[in-house]
Amino acid sequence: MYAHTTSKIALPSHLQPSSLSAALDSVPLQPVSFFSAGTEIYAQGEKAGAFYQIEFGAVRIYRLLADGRRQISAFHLAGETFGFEADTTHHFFAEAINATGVRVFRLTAGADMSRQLLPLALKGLTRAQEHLLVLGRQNAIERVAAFLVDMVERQGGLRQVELPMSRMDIGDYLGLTIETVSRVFTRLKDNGVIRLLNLRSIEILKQDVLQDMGE
Amino acid sequence: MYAHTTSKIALPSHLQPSSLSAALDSVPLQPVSFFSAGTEIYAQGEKAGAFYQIEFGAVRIYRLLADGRRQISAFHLAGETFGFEADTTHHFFAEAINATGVRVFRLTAGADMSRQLLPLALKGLTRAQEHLLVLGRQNAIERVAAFLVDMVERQGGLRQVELPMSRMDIGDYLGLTIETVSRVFTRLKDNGVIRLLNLRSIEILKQDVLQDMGE
DNA sequence: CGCCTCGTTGACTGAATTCAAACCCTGTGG
DNA sequence: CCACAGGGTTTGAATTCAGTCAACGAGGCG
Repeated sequence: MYAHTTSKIALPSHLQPSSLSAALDSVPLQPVSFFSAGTEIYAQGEKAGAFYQIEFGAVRIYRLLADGRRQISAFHLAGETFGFEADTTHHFFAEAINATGVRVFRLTAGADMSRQLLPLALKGLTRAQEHLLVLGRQNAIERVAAFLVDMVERQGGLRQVELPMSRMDIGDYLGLTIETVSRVFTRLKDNGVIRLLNLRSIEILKQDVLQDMGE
Repeated sequence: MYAHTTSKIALPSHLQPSSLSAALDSVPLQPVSFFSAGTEIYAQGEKAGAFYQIEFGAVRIYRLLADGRRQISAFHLAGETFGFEADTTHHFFAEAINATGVRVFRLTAGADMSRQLLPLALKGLTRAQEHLLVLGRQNAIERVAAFLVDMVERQGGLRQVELPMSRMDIGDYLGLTIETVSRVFTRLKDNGVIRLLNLRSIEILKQDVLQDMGE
């Protein structure tokens, strides 16, 4: 696994440490580890004991069934934090989607981080529960719309959105096949809701329509 | 809303405060509030600021879409804790499924409960993320099997399982219709995997088969 | 006893998957 | 500079699993 270390990097304004991450301001700054595209950050069953803040890049958190079916439970973008566990072992896999830099905060035996971690855990819990509604009760168009709206919001509400992940990743996040994801993108394009600039970046033409679709 | 107060009640052994709840041992014991079947404990949008431990009964946590579609994100049984929020407002609804007694722990401005709440939040996060796999990637039989296995485990691994909730609730938890839930129960019955003692209690005849189905 | 809700069963429909083929970026090497 | 891979993506046709609509059955409560 490719991973080495460097110093702090400047981030665009909307990627600056958020109110959530601000909770970690009191913690001594850690060096940055690099992960190239597709490399594992941790695996299910591995011993846990750290959490991770993304400096740049994107990460997918997922689980597998025995026959290879995969469910991505979350994407994490620059500025976000992930990796804390209820147990002493990881219950999920974490992989870099693209070249990614993460700050690793090791949990030392003595120090109590619960005050910093609780708001992050609660935010994650709310997000997961909201995603349950999407997977349990929304159809393909609504799922993709909800995903795009979420990506827009997390990238500062700009018209143009970068999708760091493949169609396969999007499908495995939304509980759909790549074909269905592709067909929905085409449908949104034909209806003038979005415009595909290239495979990984789209322009939102009708934000309101998208918003309504994703509820 | 029907809710009044009484003193502590004895619980069967497998419903005794678990290791999780044990974290609350240091907190002064609160009186018990009663909620009759179908009554609201809190609503989405309401001001949060407490958490709840179930003495007896069962609770559903859910969200609604504008057109009435409902997704139950979690069931909580006796001994379990719920209701903490990332925000100062509730993002979900909580309702008593049956006659239910809950101990309400109000979060006071000064006291810091993060040490007690973090493990509960992390456990909830793991459960929610595992449920995402069920909703995103498993078919109807697998979903019901996973649900039954979960209920068995939470009721101490006994052969006989009580289902405090209706088929509608199960459907809204598993992202299925009541008809599909009913058909799957019938299929499991016909295959000799379970036996329906009555509508709300089933006997597990082939635990291993069920386990494999739910992955 | 009879109502009324909840659950089951059946026939049909439809949205998403599966299987298969074509297309198109993006990087590589001639 | 252009041809050529090769992966990822799109499109099409056929299939299937769960949903919908509708009728029937069973259990619980007044």
